[in-house]
Amino acid sequence: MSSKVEYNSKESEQKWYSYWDEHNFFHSEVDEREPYSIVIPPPNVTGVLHMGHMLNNTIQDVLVRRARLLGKNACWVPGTDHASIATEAKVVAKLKTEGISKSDLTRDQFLSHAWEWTNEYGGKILNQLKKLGASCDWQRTKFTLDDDMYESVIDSFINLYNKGLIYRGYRMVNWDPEAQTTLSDEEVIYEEKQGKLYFISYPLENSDEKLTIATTRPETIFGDSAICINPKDERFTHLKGKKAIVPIVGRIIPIIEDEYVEMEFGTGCLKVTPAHDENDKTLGEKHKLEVFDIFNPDATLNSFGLHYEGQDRFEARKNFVTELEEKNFVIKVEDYTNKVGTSERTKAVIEPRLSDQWFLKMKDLAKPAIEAVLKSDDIKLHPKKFENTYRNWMENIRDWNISRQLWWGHQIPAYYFGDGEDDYVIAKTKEEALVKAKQKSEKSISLEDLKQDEDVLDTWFSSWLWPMSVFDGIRHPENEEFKYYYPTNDLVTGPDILFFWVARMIMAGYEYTDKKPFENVYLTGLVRDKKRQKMSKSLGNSPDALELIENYSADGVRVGLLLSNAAGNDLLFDEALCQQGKGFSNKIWNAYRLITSWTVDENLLQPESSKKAIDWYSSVFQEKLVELEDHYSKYRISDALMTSYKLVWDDFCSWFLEIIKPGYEQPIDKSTLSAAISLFEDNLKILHPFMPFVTEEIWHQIQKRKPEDALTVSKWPKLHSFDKQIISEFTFASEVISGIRTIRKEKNISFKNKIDLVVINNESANRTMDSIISKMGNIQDLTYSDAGMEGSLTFRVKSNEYFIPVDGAIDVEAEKEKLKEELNYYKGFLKSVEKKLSNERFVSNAPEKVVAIEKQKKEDALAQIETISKSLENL
RNA sequence: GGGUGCGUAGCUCAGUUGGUUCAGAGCAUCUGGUUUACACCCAGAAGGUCAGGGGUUCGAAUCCCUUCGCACCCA
Repeated sequence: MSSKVEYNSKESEQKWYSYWDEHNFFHSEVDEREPYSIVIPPPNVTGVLHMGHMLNNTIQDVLVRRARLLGKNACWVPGTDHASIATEAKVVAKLKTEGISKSDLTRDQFLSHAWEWTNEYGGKILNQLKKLGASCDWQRTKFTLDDDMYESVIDSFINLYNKGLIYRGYRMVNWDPEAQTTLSDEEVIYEEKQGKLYFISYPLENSDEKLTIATTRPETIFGDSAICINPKDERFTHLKGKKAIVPIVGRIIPIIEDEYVEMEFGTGCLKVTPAHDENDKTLGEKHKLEVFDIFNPDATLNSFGLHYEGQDRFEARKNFVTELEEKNFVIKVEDYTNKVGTSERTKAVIEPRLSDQWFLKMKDLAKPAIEAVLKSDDIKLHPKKFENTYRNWMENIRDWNISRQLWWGHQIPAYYFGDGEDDYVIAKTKEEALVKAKQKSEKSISLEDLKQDEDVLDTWFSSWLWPMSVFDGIRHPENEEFKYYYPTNDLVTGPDILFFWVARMIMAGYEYTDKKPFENVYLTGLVRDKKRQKMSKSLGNSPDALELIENYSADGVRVGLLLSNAAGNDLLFDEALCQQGKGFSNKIWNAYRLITSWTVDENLLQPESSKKAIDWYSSVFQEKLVELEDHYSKYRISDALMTSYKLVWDDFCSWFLEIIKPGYEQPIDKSTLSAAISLFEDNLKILHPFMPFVTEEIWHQIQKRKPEDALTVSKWPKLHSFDKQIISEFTFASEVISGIRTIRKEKNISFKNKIDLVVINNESANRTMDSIISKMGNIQDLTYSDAGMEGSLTFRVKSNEYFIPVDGAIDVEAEKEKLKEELNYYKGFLKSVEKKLSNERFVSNAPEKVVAIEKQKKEDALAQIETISKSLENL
């Protein structure tokens, strides 16, 4: 035999991935078969594979490979997104190390650096996915900045603008001063931070009186335009209509009244800074206050900050407080914990800022998306529990700020031709814009007068089109591919981007096609370490994905990741699971080695035990196939894996192979071997989605096969009716064998010594499994009898009694003890059943079936008590 | 502050609309075993007042209330 003791994963992973690739098995074209399509959640183009990707793509691969085996036209579209902020930040950082500042570059110069970077690192992650075994259709690989994808995004912007869904607004946005761009609400992470609450005294105009306000951000005092009190607050009625003087600044500001002010919080006097707080802005508009924007884009103070101009906000806060203290404006300072918004990407503290931004109206877009997930069940979330989270967000949806003050991305197709608020047009090209601008302004304008919006669109504004745009469905909705592959079937992603991405894709899908973009959404858990911390590069707790594959093989890592991952539950990652996965592939490998090590004797008759074992395993396999079907239909991938794992390891290896295994260096009969191989091949098929490499390797070692007969494109085993009787007979027999083993262990009877077995068949059990009992129990003579035997060890399965005659003395007392214990158990059990049955309310209220079961239990218990008592007497 | 989910064996989790022989699995643990495919193995055992309390019911891990603890989402 050429097969090695240990399976060489590295060799076969490389070999089979190229083989599949070479024969184009993963490529899909429109044909008459039923399509099965998945679009990959596009990772960041310059990203590297991490645990989350591995989990999520393993699940997708399992689904796709199974669909392929089921004979569907499986199409898994891979690709990457441009990750505007993340990539731009990386490029800026890289340029910095070269002594280049972004502000020194033109847009085009910067973009060529960004493309250089993208071309260098781009797609790396896709190659890493190949190592994992991902069966993507690589010929369809997409990137959100590909020309066709770019055009789709621009077309969609124009389309939505023309529908009146996109508008320009002067709004309070989340400003990331480090990246110098706005962020959507979803990109802001609120963190609890220890801060201080400063109580500051404001003098009143023409009076010696003072009032006190409380603020966490004293540096915004430069932007104060009013003091607000609650009209119901009797402490301050005398302040009505008066004016206060802003400390240091000297600005005279009105004291206004509004019920918005909480009387209990702070001092009951609120300073109003409309440019730097959302609520203050609302107050400002209501009371027509002046707006003083005191910050530069990098969150340093501008000229409103007086002698603090140019200082960073936090530095200015410190210095300004010192000055206020020196000049006796500070009453007291308290410790205060508040939630501070920080940027998901740069971790910088978010600065609320007023600026012109593009917004997408969400309310109407949300309607069909709510309907589809929560009412019609057109789209199903797995697990279902995420529906509540989804509802919560969708029903309180706010308009989406889609502009980003960045260069890397899809530049907004707005062209300005003047300084007025409304002096712009939306157009696909500058030339088109010129025509529109002339019309709108009714003036003569030249191309040079037009200036395109500097900003790009939020990355999610391109990925929300992904299931459509990868099939060119935005630009050419009538194309064959789009009509065939869309709607896609399943989407697999993490719950952390349920709103960022999933919900928005659903909205886009209905808006553009009136159809769902996918039918099922499988939300995986987040991968955490053993301490329940989320795995991330910054924490340094994430193992290197490729190193894991190196150590445990791709199959091992896939199995390891799936093993303990119920849908939606976080996965506590432990390398030991990969070890378990590797162990499993080794087990399969050795089962293969065993089978192929046997030599056939053509004249040998098939032993009865082998025949029974084949019948039994064929039935068990069918039973498990039904179970698998059920697990898959509910997206319980880890359960499907566990079912397969136990079927192959326990039923096939530990039972079936042990039963049919010929004696040492003995040959096997032909029909048993060929049945064993065929059953083994069925095993390989159901294992293939989980462990594509080792199964394909063995598949080809079993016999030489043509490319079109490769496992990856073979057929999933067919469901057919099966013999349930034989399964329960086998289960009974296995309990008998287990009883024999227990006796052997207790009494130190080596397995090599043959023993006799005598049965009192009180159960009238079928004797068809006797050959298996004899073989697995290493029984010399198996005989039936009506009476017990003296000088025997005994055990019982249901009410059947088994005797193993042994030489020498039997510890009668110990045997008695054992029987008494059993007797007590059944007596107690009988008592509880009788109690139930004597309860009239139970008998009259419980369903007939349940009562019948209880009666049956009583009968069984009585029978047990009788046989045990008899045995006791015999002793 | 508002919302959602969770708490079952040492660990990670199943447990379908309340009802079959005193709650299951995998891993870990313990005991025994190896010249016979695999010690990445085989056979077996132990381990749980289903977070605490109360209620509904003939019957509750499952439904309701409440307390405690944890996680996530939103503001």
